[in-house]
Amino acid sequence: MEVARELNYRVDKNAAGLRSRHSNTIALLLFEDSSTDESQINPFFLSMLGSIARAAAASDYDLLVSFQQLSNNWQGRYEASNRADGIILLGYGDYLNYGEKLRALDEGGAHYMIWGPTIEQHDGRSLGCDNVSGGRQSTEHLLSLGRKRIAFLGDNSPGFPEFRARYFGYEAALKTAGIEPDPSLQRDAENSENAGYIAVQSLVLGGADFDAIVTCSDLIAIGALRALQELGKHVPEDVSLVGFDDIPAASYVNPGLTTIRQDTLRAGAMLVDNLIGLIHERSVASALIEPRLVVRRSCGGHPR
Amino acid sequence: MEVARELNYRVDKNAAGLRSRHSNTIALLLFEDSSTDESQINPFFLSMLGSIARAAAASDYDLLVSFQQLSNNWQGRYEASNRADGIILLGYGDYLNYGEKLRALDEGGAHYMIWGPTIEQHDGRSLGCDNVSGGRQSTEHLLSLGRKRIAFLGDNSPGFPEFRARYFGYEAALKTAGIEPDPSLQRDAENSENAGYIAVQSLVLGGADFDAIVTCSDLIAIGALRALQELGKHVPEDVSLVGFDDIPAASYVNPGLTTIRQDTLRAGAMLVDNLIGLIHERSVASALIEPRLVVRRSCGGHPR
DNA sequence: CTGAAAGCGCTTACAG
DNA sequence: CTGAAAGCGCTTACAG
Repeated sequence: MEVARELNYRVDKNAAGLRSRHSNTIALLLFEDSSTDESQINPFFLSMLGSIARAAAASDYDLLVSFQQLSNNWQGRYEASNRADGIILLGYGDYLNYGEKLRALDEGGAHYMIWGPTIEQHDGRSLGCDNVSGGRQSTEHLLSLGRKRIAFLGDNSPGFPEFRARYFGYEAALKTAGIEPDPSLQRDAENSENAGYIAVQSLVLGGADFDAIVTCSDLIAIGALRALQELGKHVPEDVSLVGFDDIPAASYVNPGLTTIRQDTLRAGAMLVDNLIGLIHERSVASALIEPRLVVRRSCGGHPR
Repeated sequence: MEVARELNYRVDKNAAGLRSRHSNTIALLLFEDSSTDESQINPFFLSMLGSIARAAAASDYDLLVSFQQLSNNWQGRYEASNRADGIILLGYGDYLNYGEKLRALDEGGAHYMIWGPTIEQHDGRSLGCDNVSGGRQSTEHLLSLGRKRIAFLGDNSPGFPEFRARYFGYEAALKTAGIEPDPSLQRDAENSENAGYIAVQSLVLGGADFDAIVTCSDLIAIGALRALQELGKHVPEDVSLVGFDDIPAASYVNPGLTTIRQDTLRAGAMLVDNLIGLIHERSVASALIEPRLVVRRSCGGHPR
């Protein structure tokens, strides 16, 4: 050992991996919407990246990071070639497209964890925040402030199960309050400022009557805020606004954005822990992480 | 080839790496200031991470990402163990501490690129933005708006060569305008909102007379902005403010932050290209990337 | 140009 | 419990 230290000996990773059949490496695949421009990575996933990197390091795993298009052919690239022992999939995007890819991973016997939607057939291999609860919390907050005509921005189609679950929470909160959801107050929006901006324009220019907006992400909310302000609507006086995620930008905009905070630190740690469990063939359960309301100034009523 | 395709054959990375003595992998080490809290990663480096990931993928290299403390023992972990063919080092932090680490890398024959300061002894292995030019540009912008008493926030000691270079640019611009830099208008600040906040408090509470501030980063500027506003100073009416980096938050704060934009897309691509050059024993030159002024509302004079 | 052999540096399974 | 041997799956250098 002393001599080894003197000679600065290091175990050759390739040789060790070849013999022992594992690499002690996790591959993190980030899927970007093809719509977003190159330089802009979703800040929420960036925050997840940080906590995943920390969690992997804590478990002595190396982390391979790669940005992908969902359409790319990435299924075999990592585990089949023994580059990584397991894969973490991060990204919105149409989950219907995932089906085929996940089947390919399954067939290859790959170990993987998906962040986001709870997928029935992939029990234990998905982890997400409780989106229904998040949608309910933001809606209840607006209701508690006396708002009644609450719009919803986010694509609630089956291809976007996370946004859809948030919509279900919104719907449930309204119904509990005796309010029937009004479809004319819903607008599809993907996760971008621009989508939020356009959705609000469509709402206002379409003559919709609303006093609050629940959004599916802070990015959408920030775009919505900009549109509202340009159209002469005051936030929160005329319209209350709630985001989702609590990305750093949420606290920088004016007024500060009330939002639903996702615990990325916990999420990253659980993704890594569960994946390592799967790698070691332990049985692992899917789980939901509870998000929580963070009150700033965009809804009024509460001081910062 | 057909059979291989049918059987979904993949080359085993470990075996290939063992035999051919290279891994086609780059390790990206991000150094965090011990001072910043866990969850908050410098947004500028996060943006670099994105462009490095893209550039590595474009050159068919895998990217290993790791967050480190500068004090950790990371020198041998990557290249000596054949995990990676080369290393990219990203981070502020006291570069005086780097010396020893870099020597260890050199002794091990490692290939590496450092982002940031130009280090004489490591020609070709460092790449940075032209910080002197950046500091000069922001100061000249303020001078052109009629500002005369321009404060400077950022640690300008030798341990922080990037901030120091920005200070030199500030100094040069002032002298060219016939103004002698006033040391009582300079405050050390590390790269954080909190440091900017405290520095402005110290300036104002110390009775300093200033009508503009040049900062070494957007994070510092955002903290400074908050302090100014809390102390009843209007930006830009009473005090003009310039940031550095152009992180996403710069456009979210109110007023939008005029800043010096670093071209992270180009920087990431050049870091990767130069590193691959070093790996292939090609000779590579150090370079400076020219930053450019982005005008928003925090200096006044110019409309958004 | 083609094809078989050597060997990269480990870890594990096995013989003593 | 200890120590020597086998072999992981490639790529390269070499023989034909």
